[in-house]
Amino acid sequence: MPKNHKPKGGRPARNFEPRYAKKTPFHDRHAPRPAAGRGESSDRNPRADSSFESREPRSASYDRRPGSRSPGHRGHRATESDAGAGAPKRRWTAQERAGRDEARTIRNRAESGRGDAPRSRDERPRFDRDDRARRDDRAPYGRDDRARRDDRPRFDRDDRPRRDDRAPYGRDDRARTGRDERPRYDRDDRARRDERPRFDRDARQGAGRDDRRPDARRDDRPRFDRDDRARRDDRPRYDTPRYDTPRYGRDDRARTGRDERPRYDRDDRARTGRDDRRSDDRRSEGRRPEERRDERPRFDRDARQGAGRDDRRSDDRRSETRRDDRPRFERNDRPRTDRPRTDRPRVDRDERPRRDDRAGSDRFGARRDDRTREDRTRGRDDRRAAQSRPSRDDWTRTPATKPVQAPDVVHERLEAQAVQAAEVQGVTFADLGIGSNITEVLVGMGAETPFPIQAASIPAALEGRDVLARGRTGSGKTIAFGAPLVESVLRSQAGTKREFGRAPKAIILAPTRELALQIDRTIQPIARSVGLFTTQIYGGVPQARQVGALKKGVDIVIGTPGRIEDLIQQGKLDLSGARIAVLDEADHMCELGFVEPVQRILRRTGSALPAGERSQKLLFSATLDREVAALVDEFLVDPAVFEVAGETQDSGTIDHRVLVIDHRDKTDILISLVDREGKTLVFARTRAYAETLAETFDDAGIPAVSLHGDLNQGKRTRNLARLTSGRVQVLVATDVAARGIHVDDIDLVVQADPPDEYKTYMHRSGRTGRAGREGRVVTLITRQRSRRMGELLDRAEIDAPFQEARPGDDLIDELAGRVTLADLTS
DNA sequence: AAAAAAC
Repeated sequence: MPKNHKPKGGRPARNFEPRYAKKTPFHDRHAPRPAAGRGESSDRNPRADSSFESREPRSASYDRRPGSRSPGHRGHRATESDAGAGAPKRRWTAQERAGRDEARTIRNRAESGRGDAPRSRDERPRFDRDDRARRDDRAPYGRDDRARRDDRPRFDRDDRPRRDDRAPYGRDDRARTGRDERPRYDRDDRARRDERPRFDRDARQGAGRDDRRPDARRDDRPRFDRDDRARRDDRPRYDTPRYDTPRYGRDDRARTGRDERPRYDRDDRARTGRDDRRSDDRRSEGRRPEERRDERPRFDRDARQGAGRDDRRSDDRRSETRRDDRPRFERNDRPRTDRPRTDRPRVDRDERPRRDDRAGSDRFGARRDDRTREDRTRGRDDRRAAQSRPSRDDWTRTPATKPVQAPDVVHERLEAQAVQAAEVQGVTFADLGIGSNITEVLVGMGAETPFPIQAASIPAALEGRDVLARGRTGSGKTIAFGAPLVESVLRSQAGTKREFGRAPKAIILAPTRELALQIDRTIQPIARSVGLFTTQIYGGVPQARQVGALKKGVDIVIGTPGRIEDLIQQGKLDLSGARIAVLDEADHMCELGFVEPVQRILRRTGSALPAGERSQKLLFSATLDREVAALVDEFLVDPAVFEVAGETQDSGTIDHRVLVIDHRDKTDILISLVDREGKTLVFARTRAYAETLAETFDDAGIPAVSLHGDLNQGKRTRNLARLTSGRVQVLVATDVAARGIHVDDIDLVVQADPPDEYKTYMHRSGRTGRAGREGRVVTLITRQRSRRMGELLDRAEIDAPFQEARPGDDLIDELAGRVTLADLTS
């Protein structure tokens, strides 16, 4: 401690003792009175304390500064005189203080045992980080600003102007902030980028990728020649540069790591985590492809096939892998026309019998076109019966088509009531029973009149009935359950005062954190308009704030199962008084591994309601089918079941296409598909591939970010926000983004890997064409996948042409929207 | 088989 700053006479020294002088509460045990402690002073002046107490270690001298006496100053520290009832303190209620205390308790517990001076310093970054992450989550509506604004005046000051300035895209701010705060990271990143070539750039610029320097490249890389030779033998066309170029870039990356500096690659990968600014920065640097190429002569195709991850586990393994795979790869490569891929047993087993089936048939045509849809449907039903695999048909159909009866209890109970779109003409939310405050908010959100699914489910939900509702993706399901939920909670609380620490009255479960956030973003303003509070409870972020909010009292909880169950078990979340439970994407929540936690949570909800009452359940999904039986049987009583007549996924505004491609062309084609104007969402099957693809696009000069479970929550949120805000046009995601995620103007969805399930197809494709907009879905498959893909589309009741494509084909330009048909014909 | 979901 700076001795020269010690207080001179007069005032009791303890008031000026630097905070870190007290190591633990134990050191306080002989203190005349506890008021000297750090926590105590905060109690007297919460504004000065705040979550940013981490900045306090500026010590006693700081506290004594004149400026610190001003309540508005961030360093303000109360004196005894304003411990009473200063103006700023009016905002602090017992509730608020308790919430803050809870958070502080947690923090302090974590700190105890550490030294004091270092403690405070350690604290700062950590807290900052938490804060930032949270801000990411709820930019648009300043959600929960109750807690934030009160707890952290300092932060608020910084944050507020920015939020005001750019309300809709506040989230990006955060990204930028984060970046500014961490220059080092940037530097690391840049360094690494230097080491990586940017070959794909060429490809991109050319659009046709015809501009390459084939000679130079081939000469440089003996290994590559081998591949090249093989290819040339088969298809002379491949000699053309455009194929080489993009692939080069991609493989280059993998190859480098494996052959030359394997370990570095590993680190590199982890560290980068695909950082955000990589692409911009990288592109802004000078490119010296040749030099880079020299550095990394080897070309390892396996890297690409191996889905990235396994390749770099260890050196041993790597070399093994390579030895095994190389010959195999050649085999693969060459016979691309006829030869069975004996080296891929897994695929073979699935595909061979099917290929036999359609021997002699046209590559794509016969499979789909030789039969009528009825024929196909019948075959499908038989197959399904055999496999007892659920399908959309099992649930209901529009009344026009009598559903094929399956011996399924659930099926009968789920007979749906089809809402005719025409029936809801002229109906308003007020007609449906929604109060004026909520209605106004809805209008403000652009929902002036209810969509059919909303018109159907709102009255039933307000009656207190259990509801099952199926509405096409983008048909307004969130409001369909959100508005009546808020209205119901409001009614149930009519006349009662909001109590501190009240238990939630409603719970909304979602399968992913992003979806939970998005739902809250919709519901929160609705709830706030009638004085109700929401909070999100999901994993991947610190619990403290969530717990703090619950302590204060929340009316509606929105979250994901894991953290919710966690907090229930910790006794920090009490759903026993919840009157309503909503499951969004209910069928997904019933899948293996998901359903058990959901069941446990639902068993807890409403368990303490007065005798005779039970909690109401609302289940929503675009693909609601009998998969929800596990929940319906246990939790729902006489549910009202709705769907919208004639509303299949295919009846929407989406243009579905299937591109049959050769596997080796995949990356080239993907690059040229995403190299376009407009937002593009690319789905990959695995996290590793999603990551790889995003890097590939980036390296090709197309800024792209990824979204998958290997990213931390901050990055996930940030990357999604980048697409939303338009700072990036391409997002590569796993199926974490398949359901529910709403980004206004995605006009192209590319499925780099075809989905395995028809439901997944429907949800993925539902990311575009939202609320009546136009959109296109392009699915890439290999030839041997066509049959399975056709079956999948049949199940989804989607008609999509299958078209062969090779890099550089006009078709790809057309699908990317770079040219129109008119351009081609003129 | 993968993805998601808690620490």
